[in-house]
Amino acid sequence: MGKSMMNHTGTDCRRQILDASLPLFARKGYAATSVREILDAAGITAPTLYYYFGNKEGLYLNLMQTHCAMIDEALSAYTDDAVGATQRLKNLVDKIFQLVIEDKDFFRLMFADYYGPSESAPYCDYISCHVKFHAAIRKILEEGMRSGEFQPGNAGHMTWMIRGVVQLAMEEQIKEDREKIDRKGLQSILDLILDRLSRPSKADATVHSERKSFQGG
Amino acid sequence: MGKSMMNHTGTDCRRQILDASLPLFARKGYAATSVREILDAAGITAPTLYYYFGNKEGLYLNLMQTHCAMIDEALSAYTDDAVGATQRLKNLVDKIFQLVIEDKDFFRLMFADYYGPSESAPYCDYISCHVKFHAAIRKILEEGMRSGEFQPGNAGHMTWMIRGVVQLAMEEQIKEDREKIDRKGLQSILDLILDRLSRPSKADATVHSERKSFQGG
DNA sequence: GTCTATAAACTGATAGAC
DNA sequence: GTCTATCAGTTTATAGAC
Repeated sequence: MGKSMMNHTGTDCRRQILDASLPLFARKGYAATSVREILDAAGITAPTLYYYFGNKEGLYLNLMQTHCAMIDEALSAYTDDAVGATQRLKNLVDKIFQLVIEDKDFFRLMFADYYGPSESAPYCDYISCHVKFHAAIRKILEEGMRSGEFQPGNAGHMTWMIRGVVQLAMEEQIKEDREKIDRKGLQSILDLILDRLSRPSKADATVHSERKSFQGG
Repeated sequence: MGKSMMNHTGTDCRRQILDASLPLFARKGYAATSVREILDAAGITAPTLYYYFGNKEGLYLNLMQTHCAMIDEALSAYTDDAVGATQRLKNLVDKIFQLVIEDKDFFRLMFADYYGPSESAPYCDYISCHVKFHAAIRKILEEGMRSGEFQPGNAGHMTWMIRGVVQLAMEEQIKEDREKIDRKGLQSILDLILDRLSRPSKADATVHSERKSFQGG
């Protein structure tokens, strides 16, 4: 009694498990999410899960690696033929920010795994994701310097600066409750940075208009 | 047999529990750290822990709130009579960065609680910490603009920019393995930002020297 | 205050039928 | 492939002696 319907679709139990487990993991974390909760949410029984994934750890790794590969691929496939480095950088940041919004649960878990207690979840390698993003930013910055669009300077440090504000925006976006920085907010902040990074003479076509002409102190 | 010595000091079992639990929580997270592990590490038995803290959640909250109050107080007590806004901002960031280094375990847990899965650990309110830091940065930026040391602009956005890079530096510092941004690195990046934020004529006394005189494109 | 001993519930996981 | 039934180990927590 109680359990009235069991799963007999026969085709995509696997998907159901993956789809049901992600939001649970994202809300309670790996350790606090029990196998039974996943089973109930997916509407299947234990042996099915163990048949497909071996154990809880296997499920988690499979889940995270799949999403990680998706992001990885989206970033690799991303090309942009915008004219200026400024615009290309803005487009890239917007792209990754949208990926985050579309896959919040995964990114919350990824950041938790990456920056949180190391032994709270099975080890999963997210380095390729991070490196790809970091390198893409840096590449555009260097191109912009070479072309004279940006002031020359330490591209490595500038990359960390950009990544810092983007990371903070992503983390604030990922939180359930209030959202402190939305897409528009990040764009504004990025405009501010790029405005200060650009050579005055090449003030780009966008409308940020806040730059005051330099006047002696 | 096996357990040869039990605790009979009679005075500071409480401290032992707190001191033993923090690194465990920081390494394995709240959910994956069992009460028994804490007991073994502290060299005491279960009833002692429950006597002082009621339950596991009570221990965690007590631990985190104590450290949170420490940071809170350190930030409130912090004053700086440096002359320029640039220097005051650098000092403030350096101060908080040192607090992080000195209490890595707490900050790793705080960030995990704040940005990670919401139900993976008992709820603890860290907002005062965040707000204090955010407001302190903003205050200095506004003072710098008023005095003409910084270019005028959106102080709110600039605050997020600064906080972004500082947050990223803290998170990278907190990770166990490789450290990507150390104290010197953060200082360099901050110099870069402040250099671009300052009015050209007031180029400050530090040695960053990377600014090129503005030349037409 | 701190211990010994133990309980009740839950955990991840498996054997074996169909 | 998916189920029923069940296990052995671990978990948080407490009763009661000293």
